[in-house]
Amino acid sequence: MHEIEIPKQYEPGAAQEKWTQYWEDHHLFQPDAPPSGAAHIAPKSPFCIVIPPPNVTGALHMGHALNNTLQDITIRMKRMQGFDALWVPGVDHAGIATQAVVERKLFEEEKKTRHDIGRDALVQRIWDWKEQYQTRIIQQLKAMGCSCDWSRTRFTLDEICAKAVRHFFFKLFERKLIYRGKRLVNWDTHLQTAVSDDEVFHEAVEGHFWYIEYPLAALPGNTACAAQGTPSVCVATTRPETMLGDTAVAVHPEPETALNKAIDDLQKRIASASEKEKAELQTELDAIELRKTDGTLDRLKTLAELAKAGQQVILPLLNKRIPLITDTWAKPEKGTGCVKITPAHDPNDYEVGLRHDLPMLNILNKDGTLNENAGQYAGLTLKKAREKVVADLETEGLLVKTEERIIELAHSDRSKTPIEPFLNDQWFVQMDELAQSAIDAVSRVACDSPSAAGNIRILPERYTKGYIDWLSEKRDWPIGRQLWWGHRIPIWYCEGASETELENAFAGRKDVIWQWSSEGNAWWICSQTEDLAEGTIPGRKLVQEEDVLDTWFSSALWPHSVLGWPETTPELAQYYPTGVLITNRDILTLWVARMVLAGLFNTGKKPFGEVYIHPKILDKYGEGMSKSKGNGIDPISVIAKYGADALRFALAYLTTENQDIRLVLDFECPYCGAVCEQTKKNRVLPKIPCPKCKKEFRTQWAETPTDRALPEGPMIGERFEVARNFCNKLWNAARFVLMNLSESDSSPEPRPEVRGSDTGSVNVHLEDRWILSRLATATREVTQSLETYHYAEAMRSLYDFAWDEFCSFYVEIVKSRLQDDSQREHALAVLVHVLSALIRLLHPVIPFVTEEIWQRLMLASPPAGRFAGETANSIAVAPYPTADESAINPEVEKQFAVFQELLRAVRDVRASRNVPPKTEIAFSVRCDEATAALLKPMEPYFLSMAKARATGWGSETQPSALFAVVPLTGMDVFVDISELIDVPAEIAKLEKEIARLSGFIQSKESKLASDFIQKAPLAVVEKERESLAELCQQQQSARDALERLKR
RNA sequence: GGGCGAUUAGCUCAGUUGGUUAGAGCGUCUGGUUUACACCCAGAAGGCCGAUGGUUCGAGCCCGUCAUCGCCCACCA
Repeated sequence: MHEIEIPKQYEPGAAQEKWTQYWEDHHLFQPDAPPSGAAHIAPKSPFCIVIPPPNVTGALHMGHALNNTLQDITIRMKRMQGFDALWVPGVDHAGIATQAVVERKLFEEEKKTRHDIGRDALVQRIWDWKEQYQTRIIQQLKAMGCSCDWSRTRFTLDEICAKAVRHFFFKLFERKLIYRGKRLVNWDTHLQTAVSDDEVFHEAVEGHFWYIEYPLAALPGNTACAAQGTPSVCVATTRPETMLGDTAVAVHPEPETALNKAIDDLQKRIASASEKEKAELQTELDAIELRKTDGTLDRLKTLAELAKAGQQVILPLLNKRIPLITDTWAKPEKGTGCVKITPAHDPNDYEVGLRHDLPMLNILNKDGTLNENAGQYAGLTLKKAREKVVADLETEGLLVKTEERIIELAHSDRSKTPIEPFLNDQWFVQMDELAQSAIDAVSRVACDSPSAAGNIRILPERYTKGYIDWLSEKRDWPIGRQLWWGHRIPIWYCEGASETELENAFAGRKDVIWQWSSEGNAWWICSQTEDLAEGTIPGRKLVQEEDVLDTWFSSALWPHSVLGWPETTPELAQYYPTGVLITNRDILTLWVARMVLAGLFNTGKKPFGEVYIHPKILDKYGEGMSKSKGNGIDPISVIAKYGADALRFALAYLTTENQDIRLVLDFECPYCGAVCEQTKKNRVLPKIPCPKCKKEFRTQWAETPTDRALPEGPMIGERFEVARNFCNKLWNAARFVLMNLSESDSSPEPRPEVRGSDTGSVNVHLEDRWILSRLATATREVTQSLETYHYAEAMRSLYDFAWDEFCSFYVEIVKSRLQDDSQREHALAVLVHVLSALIRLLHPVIPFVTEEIWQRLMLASPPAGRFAGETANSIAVAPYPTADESAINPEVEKQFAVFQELLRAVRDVRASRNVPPKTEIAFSVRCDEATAALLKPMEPYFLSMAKARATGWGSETQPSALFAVVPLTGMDVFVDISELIDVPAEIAKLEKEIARLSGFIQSKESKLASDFIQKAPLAVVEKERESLAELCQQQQSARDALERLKR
């Protein structure tokens, strides 16, 4: 027997490094490279996952850790189940986000803007950034144990993706689904680009509500109006500077009707509102009703008439005449009842402008200063212009009043600066048909009929509604971004050429198509693959569109582009459509919906069969993690402290169906080990002083060299600790088995094969059949849970089986058998069998520790690694266990439960009577003969597990007064504590027990005396009767014992 | 304004189609180095399942209302 060289504690660091390298060296995750000696494996069904490509803006955080853990669990399970499993990794160029990060850095460090260094230089810097973070991200994924095929790592801007983007664009253009037009866009004046609605967030800021008078213009032939008491129109606005772009003032055409309707609606709402809301609504209602009597309504009616008669108003400051119009957008119940119309700078006004054919007067330059249309205000920033406009209005006496007001102001998610609505040329994809195809491709919850069987399932199902609702709006997709980082739109403008010139220049080419622009001033030429040179058309100049495509345009193609589309690659044929997409909920529309429509459009097939939406990671305050809040956590710091397996297990364990994941994390002082609570204040700091030893340690935000030199305070969290402990528990169970194997004869004789259904052999004990039955049940549960993305349930099954059943019972029981030479080999065989299955079930979740155990197990017991004649040289490609249904035996489980109950009762007597741990006690059991026969063989286990010697079994068993009595289901336990008995204490215990039982008996008796027996199902009634009888029996036993003690 | 989710032990969370006396981990308390594991073992205490009304023989679970918290979407002159 040699020394045991297995450490008592699992050391994750070394194992992680070793097995990451091993897996890579053996190409285990590269499906087209046959694993050594596996060339003759039959063709397998494909199963592919494409990673939601993380943005190269920065390193991965806990949200990514969760996302990738779940993907890895699924793909590893599929691989072990014999699928041709492929997980494609990659990163996203994340257009605006990445450019914004790099531009911000450029400004912070060098005080330069992108215009200072130019397009090429900026793009180069972004590439450098991308290289740095892609490397970092891949490192992080590898550290987490992700089993991606790294040889296929894609980037949304690489050649393969670029080709797909060009083909997609070309195809859309060819079908006339792409157009360009002037649209009001969300303009980010800082980044100087349009951003989509989805890249905008609203934030409450303090602002003002200004009331401004617009004098009525004298109308030829109708000079009477001024005399009627309406010399001016008053409007209210939160953005007075936009008045410079006003091209009308509007009033409702039927002010009275509209006002009454508003009052009506409000009354209806009051009727159904809660008490608290009622008061507020009533105040609102009163204010509106007042308008009917205080002259407001009359004035609006007059103005409506004037508007219909062609009245004009004078736009103050610029002294321009603009029309007074009637439009239902002007609500009589709001503001002053009249509204200024600025079509080029307000989405609603834009609609009004279209309806009334108003001029769209743009007053803004792209950098957020005012242009020449703003007259004397040109060149000012919006902020300055606002101040001056307000001051000037005041001077002219046109500012009626000013109110304080909280305004929900739109901000750019990327630059965090306010958004300006801005009229700009924009490329769009027409969405109606595409959106409909993506709607039709999912199974609706309500009509999940067999006809929809081939459709995409979104899980949990409740997310389906959001997906469909969003698509149903069918809003056209603005795809142009005024950026330098991204796929450039493959359109070339050509002015002045005739169609014949184009036909000649591109004769015989199918990869170039053109349209006459909707603005009627140039040709739009779209090229599918080649960038067109300036002089392609003799005598004409081709100019490429400056804009790049929205990031989501390339991400939409991800599932088929990474597999080589538009080429018909073998990969595409084999792995597309992919199996499942695992992602988070905020990109269900932006990304998932677009992947579906793009996939259908390009390939005619849905990109994936299922979409699983996982929970969101929140911090201890229940807030989402984000870089700006500083509460994001680098998974590497958790891995360093607890190991990758612990990280993964903890996250999977928390992944329930409808609850977000709150991670409570704190710092650990690297000097004294004290817990330093993470607070909203200190979580953004580069270094923190320990509250106990006062020394400073660094955090993940440390940047300066001095801060970086400090030791890092790791993040600690209870959930990770629990998971780490679990890994260690598994490690030690394996250590126990391995130690016993090494002490054993290392004869090449294979151990007897273990079969759960094998009941004949004398070597097969109750506990063997029990653990095999439990293993089969656990296997079934885990597999089923994982296949339906119920990760937490799977983890619970695994945790409970491994700890409470395998370790606490089976391993403990088997210890005494291992000492008996006649039983040893068989017991070891069962141990190895169960351990092997257990680590294979766990491998998808905790790959490193299970591989470490696996490799050791193969050395100690080579047959353990052999399946159907094949040797699996890694657990990653060993077969995933299938439930041995024949082993599932409820009767055995019930019998074993009796043993457990009895053992627990004996242990309880020991603990509660303070029996010294080393003292052996005796006990006897009164039970029926069948139970006695069952339990008698287990006598040694009571001795080894509870230091209790059984002295008698059966119906004749009688206690003496010096015994502790515990009534159980169908039996009474008598524990001999004559040495230690405390009679009054025993009496008290028994009386308490009798009282407790009385309570139950009473409630059951009254239940059985009620309607219950007529209405409840017979089986339930019968069960209640039995249970009552049982309780009475137990109570009687307790009474008898009490009698004896009192005698 | 529309939608979604949550509320269960001191803390963090489970709880399958309604069916005995509601579970786990952490923390707390008691006792332990028993031939893997103190990152451990044995045991205990601890809950009016947010409030209220209903359906039912029976509700943590189903339905109505309310309260509190969180998230998403839309809108706000």
